[in-house]
Amino acid sequence: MKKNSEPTIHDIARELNISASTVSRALNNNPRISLKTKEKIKQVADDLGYRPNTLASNLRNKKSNTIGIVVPLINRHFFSSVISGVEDVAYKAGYTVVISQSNDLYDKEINIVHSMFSNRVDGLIISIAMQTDSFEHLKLFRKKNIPLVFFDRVVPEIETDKIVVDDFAGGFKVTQHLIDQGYKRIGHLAGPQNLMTYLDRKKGYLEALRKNEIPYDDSLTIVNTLTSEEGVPAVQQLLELPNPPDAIFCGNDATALSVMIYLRDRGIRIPQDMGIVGFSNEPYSKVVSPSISTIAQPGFEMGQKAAELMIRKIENKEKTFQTFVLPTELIIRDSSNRKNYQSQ
Amino acid sequence: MKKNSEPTIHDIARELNISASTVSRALNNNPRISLKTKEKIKQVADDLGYRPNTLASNLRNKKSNTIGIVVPLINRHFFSSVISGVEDVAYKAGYTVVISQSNDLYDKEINIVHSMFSNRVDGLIISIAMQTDSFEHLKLFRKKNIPLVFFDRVVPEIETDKIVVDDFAGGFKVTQHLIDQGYKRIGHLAGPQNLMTYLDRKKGYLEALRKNEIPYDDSLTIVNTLTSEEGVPAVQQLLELPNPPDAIFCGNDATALSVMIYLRDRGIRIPQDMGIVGFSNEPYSKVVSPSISTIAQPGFEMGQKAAELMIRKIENKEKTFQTFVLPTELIIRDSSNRKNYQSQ
DNA sequence: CAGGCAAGCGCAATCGATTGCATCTTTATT
DNA sequence: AATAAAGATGCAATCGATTGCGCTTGCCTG
Repeated sequence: MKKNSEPTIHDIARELNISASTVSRALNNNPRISLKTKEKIKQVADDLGYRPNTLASNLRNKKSNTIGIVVPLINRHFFSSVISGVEDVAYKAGYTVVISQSNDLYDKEINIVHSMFSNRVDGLIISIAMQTDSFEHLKLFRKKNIPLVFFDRVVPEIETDKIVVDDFAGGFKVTQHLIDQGYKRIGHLAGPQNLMTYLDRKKGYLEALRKNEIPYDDSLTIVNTLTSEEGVPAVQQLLELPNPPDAIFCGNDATALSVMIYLRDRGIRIPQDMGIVGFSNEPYSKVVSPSISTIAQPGFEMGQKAAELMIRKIENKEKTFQTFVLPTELIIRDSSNRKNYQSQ
Repeated sequence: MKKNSEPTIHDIARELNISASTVSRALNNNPRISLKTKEKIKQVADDLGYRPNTLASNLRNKKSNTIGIVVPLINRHFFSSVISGVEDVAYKAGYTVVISQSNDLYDKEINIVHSMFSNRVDGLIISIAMQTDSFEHLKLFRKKNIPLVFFDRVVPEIETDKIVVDDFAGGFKVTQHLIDQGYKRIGHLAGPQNLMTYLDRKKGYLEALRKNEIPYDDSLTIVNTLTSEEGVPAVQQLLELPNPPDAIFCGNDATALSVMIYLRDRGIRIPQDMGIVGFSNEPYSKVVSPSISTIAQPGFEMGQKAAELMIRKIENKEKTFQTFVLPTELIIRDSSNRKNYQSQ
């Protein structure tokens, strides 16, 4: 046996004076090989500490048994939950998951996607970067007919499987809730409007206003990238308005939190003076004080669903494209619960 | 050209009436090929939409350019931060990261590790499962001389690279802090003692007691797996003691939080009646109220460091094994800040 | 006892990229 | 002009597993 080299089926074959084909078949439980031979082969394989070389097998089979997943940032609760869900399902089905983060950068996303292609992933699950506004790198997958599943941040113009939450309904519910609580002037900190998620949240917000016959005031909507840092100048801008809002629908929980902290420091009481709602139900939103009303997005389940869809596509059990809209849940907590507060 | 099949170097070669070797060399910028030919080849490669098949290349080169990472649970801030750090460094160095979660299960960990081996990862970065108490599957990597880096939850008996935080110092600092705050009877909710991290935290706790000449009372230490669910019965048990503690060093923030919530519901004031400290500096620990005093663990940096070490090993720039002990930082917040509270 | 047939297994090509060695062109040198 | 010395490219084996096709062997049947 060669030094420093893993045993292969040929080593096993040599040991038993049989052919590598037979070894391969035996290890794959092919019925053409007799039970007796199979047992001998498996014995020798064990003795040698043989482990199949997946690379070789993948090359020959033109299948990598690998699913790629690209998220803006791994280290974000929602995304890591999705990844966890994908991994959960993929693992059970015998797939390996390779991950990458785009850091919300368009160029990095392109590199990653190409690299995933070169690695011949069997399919790609992706939530696009904030920056991304051109989609040739993704159309590549469609052209080559490699399964592509979008989640959360999807691309409308590409026809493929999609898993989203009902952002429109979420935006609507959360706004309606503020209205029900008696807030009159509701501001909105929105995310980049090239992303459907943020666009739909805003649409839901607008629809709720319309339905309640509240005129829309454009100065009450501020668009930024919804980082904690950007929350402060945004809320400052709102407070400086001649007619400032008495409630703010924040596009995500990070912004909601930074806004809350700023308001608290300014002596503005929440929810009495100002109602705040977030979006995404980050773990901390439940435990900060006041706790943040928000919209729950089932990340883990989205991941599971995405992986299930993906695997059905890879294994050719499903041809048509589907869009799953997972329901959102309004979670009413203290930051917007003015009525409850007043009655206590 | 065959249908439904990716272009290969052979397709490019045929197009130009040259050999595949030349194409391969040209695309790898081998100086043996003339500039003129290289340009023609790159042109055709572009035209055909050629993307190298990494699988084939990896097989031939016996190198997968892939780093495996195994964590107990992806969906946990500390671990996802580490992954993010690993990905960050790995990506820049041209490596792909494949991830898996053990769910803290021994059997799943074994499967994953074997599967990573079969996938011929160039190296494995792992934080072992809570359940894991036998290490043959990991020794396999050492035997085959495949770089192995432990982080956080390491295995002392395996000689390899390790990245840990100074859990002992962390446990010490946090306990000393409680003592400085005037707490007299300090309890400890400890994690599984087969894991060095939790063992060291407890050792630090013991050392702080000893140094301050506080006798150790074994009934004040409870060992469990530190989930939020287990926090409640544990603290109940402590409260039922004839001489209950006036402060609790919780082995992680999740337990600290659930303990705090339970105490609050029981009308026990924090930090006046009971001091609480956690461990890990989960994002929420800063924003809950009272905010939780804790020990910061630099997850992202650990991931970066682990990946750097790993890549140096893979690329053979480093032979000796190193253990990096990253410093921990005591973050004093409200949950234990009795003095500050009293003076206000 | 020849022909048929199934069971059990091996040959050799294949997947796509890489590389040591060989071969063929130029170009330079004396 | 002859020949050495670069310079440019090709041949064929290799990485390890898989698989279509074909070859043996043994047993059964008429």
